[in-house]
Amino acid sequence: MDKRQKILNAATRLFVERGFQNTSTANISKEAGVATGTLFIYFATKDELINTIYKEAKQRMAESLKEGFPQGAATRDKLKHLWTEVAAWALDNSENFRFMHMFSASPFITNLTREEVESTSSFAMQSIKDGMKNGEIASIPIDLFHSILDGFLTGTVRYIAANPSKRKKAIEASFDVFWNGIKGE
Amino acid sequence: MDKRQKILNAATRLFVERGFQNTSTANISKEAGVATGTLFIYFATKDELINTIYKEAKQRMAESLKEGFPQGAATRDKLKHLWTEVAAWALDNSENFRFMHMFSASPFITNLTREEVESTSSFAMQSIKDGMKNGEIASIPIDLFHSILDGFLTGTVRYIAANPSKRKKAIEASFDVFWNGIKGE
Amino acid sequence: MDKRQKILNAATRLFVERGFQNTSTANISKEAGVATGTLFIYFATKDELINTIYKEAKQRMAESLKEGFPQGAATRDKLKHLWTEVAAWALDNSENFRFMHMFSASPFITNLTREEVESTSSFAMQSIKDGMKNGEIASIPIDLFHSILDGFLTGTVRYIAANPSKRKKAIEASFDVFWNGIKGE
Amino acid sequence: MDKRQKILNAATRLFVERGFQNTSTANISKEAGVATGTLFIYFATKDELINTIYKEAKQRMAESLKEGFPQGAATRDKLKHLWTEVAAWALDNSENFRFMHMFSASPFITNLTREEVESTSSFAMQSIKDGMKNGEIASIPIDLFHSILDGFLTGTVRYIAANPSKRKKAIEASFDVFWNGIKGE
DNA sequence: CATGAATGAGCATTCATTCAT
DNA sequence: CATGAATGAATGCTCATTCAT
Repeated sequence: MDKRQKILNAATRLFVERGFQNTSTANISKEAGVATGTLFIYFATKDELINTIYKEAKQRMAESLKEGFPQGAATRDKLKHLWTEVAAWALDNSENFRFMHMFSASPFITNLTREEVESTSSFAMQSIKDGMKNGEIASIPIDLFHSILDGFLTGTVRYIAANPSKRKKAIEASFDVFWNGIKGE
Repeated sequence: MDKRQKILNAATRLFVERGFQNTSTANISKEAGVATGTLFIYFATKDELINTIYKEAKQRMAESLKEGFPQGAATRDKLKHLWTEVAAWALDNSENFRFMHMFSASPFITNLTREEVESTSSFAMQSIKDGMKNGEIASIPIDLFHSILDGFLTGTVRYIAANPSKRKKAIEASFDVFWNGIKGE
Repeated sequence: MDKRQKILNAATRLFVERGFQNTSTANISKEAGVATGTLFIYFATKDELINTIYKEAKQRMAESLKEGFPQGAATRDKLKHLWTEVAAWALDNSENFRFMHMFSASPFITNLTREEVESTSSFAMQSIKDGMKNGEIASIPIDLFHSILDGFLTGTVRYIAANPSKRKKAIEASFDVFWNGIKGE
Repeated sequence: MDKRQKILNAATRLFVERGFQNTSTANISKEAGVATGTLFIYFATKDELINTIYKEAKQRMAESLKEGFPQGAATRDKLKHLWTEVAAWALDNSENFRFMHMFSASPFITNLTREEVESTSSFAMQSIKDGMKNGEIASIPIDLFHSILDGFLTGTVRYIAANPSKRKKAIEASFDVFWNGIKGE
């Protein structure tokens, strides 16, 4: 693996384990097996490193959502697909997911990052808008919908992380709650 | 106001504004209008200060939830009460609420804190268990319920914070989604 | 006991146990059972406290040497008396003795202190000078004699502190070595 | 000269001049002409720095004692050699010697240090034991002997430091006192 | 005299970042 | 590109000392 990737991986691991402030760039370099100076060849600052991890994780997640997305299907099926995929991705990439959570709550997130990222999930948002238009789901402000969805998924994944054996059931159960709430009359 | 409280307020303000790591104890003391050493009379370490802010905020919120809680009412009304109160509290104490969010996602939270805090919302959890028993709401693992509720509320409040004018509407709308999802057959 | 004395005692105990730099005035006040400010009523600064402990200890030691000093006796008997008394005092006041040792090696000792103290043991020095004059002991520079004596006693006491059961024997043995070395032809 | 050595030298100088507690690591770095952080590359803590100075000084002294040590000679000659060498070393390295004195009386000395160091002077101790066995010197507890010797030398060196012009004479005089005391019947 | 909360200069140590090799 | 010794500003925390009560 190239050094850039080694640094990214080591940094993610350590940030999640010890938090941003308790992980020094020296820690990361050591964990990655490179010299302290090398980190700064690939990332101008520690902040840039952190933002990069976030952006790339979000991107990889978005890509995995797109795969097999049932474009023509009913809104319920589309949402179910997204639901399942997000949960799967979060559980299979728990370090990355936890990192994203930490990051969202931190003041690191720059406006630039926010914008770059939001576009990646636009295709999902489009499905929702379509569903609202044709009455398949209830009409509520799209931003509120987004926030609720985000909170919902985070809650579900956090639950599964603590109770891994109930993965399948929990995904179904929470989707049902979600769908019952969201669906049109 | 006493110095302890001044420090607590200044710290909350700065942490929310700049994050934990970008707020030095010297910054806090200055903002609070006390000497650098004074902070350490009331809080042994920076960590203890952070944990204290969290505990006290959570406590105040729990207290405001209890006021006017409709003990004998239907589960829906109880939940509606909680929903409205949490949202109100979060919006009227947005700094505290944002702090709690930051804190939950950080590695600062110690086990002690976690335990001390969890007991404060037990009365709400009891209502939910009761509702499940008598069929008013669907039966899903209580922990999952908790996680979903948490995510839901966070999402709602975050939305309202960004769109203050839609406060009333958003609270109603998100509760409807929640209730439709959660209610028994 | 009055507060001044309580502070002096507590300070001696803590200094010996933890060193000067690891003993704060707050530690001392607490150990003495007085308020932090009280210490500064009796001693203007920490340094003054330290110097006072030294002076008073040295004085008490000198007084105990004077008691029963055989003024008219042969130099050997005078020295033996001093020898025995110093050892006894050091062992019965080991905290004070250890303090004096620490103090001598530190940069705390001010010229003032040094002078005030040196006069206290002048009567012993006089005996030695007399002994040299009349040939009872060998003629070597008085300051060198003083230094040797000091080192000698310190060594003896340190040995006895580590081997308390051999107290009597050690005092005899070391005096013999000393006297054999020192005596005139 | 390498930076480690520069730091060691500067620290020794300042510690002797101003004491441990009145010498900050910043003082040392400045005196050594390096950045404040550099000190901590070579020494993890201030304590470690202090212990290192002691160990290395003691080692260098032991080495200089070994040079030209008259293995086969009479005990008196061996002791005279040690005596002369210690005095010479102490006077030529007065800063180091004074440091060792300060250090011995401080609570800095860790057990580790003590052990590591004691082995360095074992060859001298062996000579003494041998001398006692064959009656060349009086039979007294070896530890007491050690303590006396230590105190004796310290006293002598301190005297010479204060009276440099009398160096030769003082060494002879104090050794005579010592030898007359110590020698067998 | 006695108290102890408050002060703020000072300290040991850390760490993001640089740069000569 | 890669290294890692070196940098020095910044930080959390301590503590001798003061002073209003």
